[in-house]
Amino acid sequence: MNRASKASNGALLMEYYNALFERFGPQMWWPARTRFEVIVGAILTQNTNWGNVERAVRALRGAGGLTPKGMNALSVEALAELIRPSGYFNVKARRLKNFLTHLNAMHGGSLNRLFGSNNQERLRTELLSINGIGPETADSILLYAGGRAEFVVDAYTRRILSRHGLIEETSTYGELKEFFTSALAPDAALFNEYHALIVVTGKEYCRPRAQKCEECPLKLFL
DNA sequence: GCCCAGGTGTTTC
DNA sequence: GAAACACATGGG
Repeated sequence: MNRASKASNGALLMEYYNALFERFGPQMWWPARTRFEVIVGAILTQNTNWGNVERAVRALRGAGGLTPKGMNALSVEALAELIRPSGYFNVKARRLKNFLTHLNAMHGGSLNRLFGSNNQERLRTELLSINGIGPETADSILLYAGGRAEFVVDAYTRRILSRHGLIEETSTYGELKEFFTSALAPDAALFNEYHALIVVTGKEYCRPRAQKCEECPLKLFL
């Protein structure tokens, strides 16, 4: 992609951002009390409605499972039972344990030590090496728990951009991310708000078979 | 009943 | 590689 289109993508993407921010205002993401709760939520929300994740998080809180030490104390079976409302509970219980096993082995169980690294690319690779943490979960953890400028791409991002003819429906995660990061300054606060605004917009106006483009704040760009 | 939800890993061509 | 499939609950 040449410099001119990068610059115009940047201008367009900031127009999108401004339109969404004007409509919805600041989203104050991630909806969680602690960094660990962000990580737990990022795993539990994989292909799952956020309301179901909240039930699971409440159950975990009641069982003292919302700290690394507290969750370490739970068996994978007990953990699965607590997070049942979030769906895929057996898979996700293993994924949470995979993260803890890594944290314990590599960082003495300390999130401060995990996030203490000043090598962001290495940190991302490290998260991706954990079974059950893919690109969206890794970027969500880096952005919303770690405050790093990693743009988060999700199903809504793909749907909205492809419906605007800006990317192919079949674009990879990396291509979608590149579309934003090659055109925008690497600003964690901007990336934080931008992804959150895309999610609220998608929920409201851009369902797979129920698009309401006429009411969408982005209709002016179609 | 059917559709949808803030994906990821494994298996199989 | 890229399809196809497994994983599962709860709201609309």
